[in-house]
Amino acid sequence: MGYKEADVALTVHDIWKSYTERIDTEIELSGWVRTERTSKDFGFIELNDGTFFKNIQIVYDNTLNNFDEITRITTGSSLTVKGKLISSPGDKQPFEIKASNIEVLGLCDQVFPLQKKRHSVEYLRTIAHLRPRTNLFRAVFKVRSLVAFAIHKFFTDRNFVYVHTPIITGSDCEGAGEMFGVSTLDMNKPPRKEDGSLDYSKDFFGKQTNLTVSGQLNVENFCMAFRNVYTFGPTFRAEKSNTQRHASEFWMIEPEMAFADIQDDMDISEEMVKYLISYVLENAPEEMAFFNQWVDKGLLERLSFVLNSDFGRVTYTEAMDELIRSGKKFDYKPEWGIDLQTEHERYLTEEVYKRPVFVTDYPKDIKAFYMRMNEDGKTVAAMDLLVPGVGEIIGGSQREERYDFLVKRIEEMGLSKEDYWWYLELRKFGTNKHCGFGLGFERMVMYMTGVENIKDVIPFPRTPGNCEF
RNA sequence: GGGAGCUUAGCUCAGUCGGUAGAGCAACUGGCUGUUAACCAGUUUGUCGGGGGUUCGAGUCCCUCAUCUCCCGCCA
Repeated sequence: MGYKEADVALTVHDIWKSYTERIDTEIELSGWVRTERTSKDFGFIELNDGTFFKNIQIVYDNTLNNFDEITRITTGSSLTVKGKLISSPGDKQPFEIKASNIEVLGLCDQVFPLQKKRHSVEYLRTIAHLRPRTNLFRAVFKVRSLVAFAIHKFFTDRNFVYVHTPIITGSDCEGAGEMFGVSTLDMNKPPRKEDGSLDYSKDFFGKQTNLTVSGQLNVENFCMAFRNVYTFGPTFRAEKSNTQRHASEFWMIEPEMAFADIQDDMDISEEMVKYLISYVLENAPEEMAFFNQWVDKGLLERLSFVLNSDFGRVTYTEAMDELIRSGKKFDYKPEWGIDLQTEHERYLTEEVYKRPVFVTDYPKDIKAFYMRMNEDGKTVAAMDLLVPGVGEIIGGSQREERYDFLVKRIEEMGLSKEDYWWYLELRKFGTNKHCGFGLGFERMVMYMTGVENIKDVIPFPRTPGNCEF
């Protein structure tokens, strides 16, 4: 290496990974007190520095010159410990540190809201600045980080190019939902046109702009240059959705592949989901064991079943037949032409297939304009991936690559083809069959951790009426 | 946007028929020579979400507002 490696201090992670070689050696360690237990002449502290899921037990006794101070240490305080790493007589840990010196760096105030007991996730949301210090949230956000890395690794290993599509968009009609406006106009006295409407020509970009709801239209342009591409970034939806699986700001992965059809789209989706699961199982076994014990007892069994089975694949028409045949009472009566309701999706993925299932070839009227018209003229080459517990985790399609068909769909849906001039040009300059999908990043993290509310897999969640922190 | 439910100590909750509030944990004090959400004893802690009403009397019944949670719609 042509550069000097940074000289960093020993961490809890280092020690857990190499304690067998460090037995009876002197070490120094800094971290936060997770819990402590004291007796008259000795005590125990469980210390964690955030680098590993497990704690390290510190044993101390009244030979410390500041013994009285240490017995009064509170959960959450920060310390530097010097001492010898020894094998532990206790059952719960293979080793511990016999402290020769403990320095209190920052005492934790008595009103510290995190106690050594279970808190409700609802309460922890009100202290989002402190909740990453809990076992649950440390596990969640470690897994979130690993999934993000695994996504990049999956696509990079397959020679996909990562494209940063814009966050601010000038098209106000992407069709994927309500958008957040981006403006520097003075909201108290905005410029108006003669008819009284807002004059966006005076705004920062000289036109109305919004936060993106999808990078797809942009990334398709790069797809025509690099063949296989993907975006991975924040996405914004201004819908007042009030559910456990919607957020106003979330992250989305949108791959796009040229010279590929909807079957290829499903194949790569399935491969990716399985890759992400296996990557996390391999790289965060402590965290996954924690989820399996405290969050969802069936998690590990379910995930390993998913790894070893093929996802279901069914057309919308077949799925409707299945729902009608079931004779089950639904609030929304299944009928060809209506969109699949949540209760229908749950029935299919949780009761019929009991595993992830692709539903394909939806009626054209309930899907976006850019999806490819099938030969029947009634359905489009769309695919949704439904998973038990979370619902729709992926939505994708083969794109309409035929210029005339695309223009016709834009007009049928009452959109303006002038707004899509650059998107339409792709169909003139070397068009080809291509496809892609959007993976809800948080929904993937929910599926892999068993955590049921999207607010608990986002560091500082933004939802209607809530932008605290 | 539609619907349901919740709100009592720092946290998790109980509170019967309407009679002025309780437990566990935390914190604090003391005890304890190997703990594992340590244990034992003691002490402290309340605008019962806000406002209004019924009543001799409201945590409890009614109205209203707010927060949060869940379900549906929108979607990822």
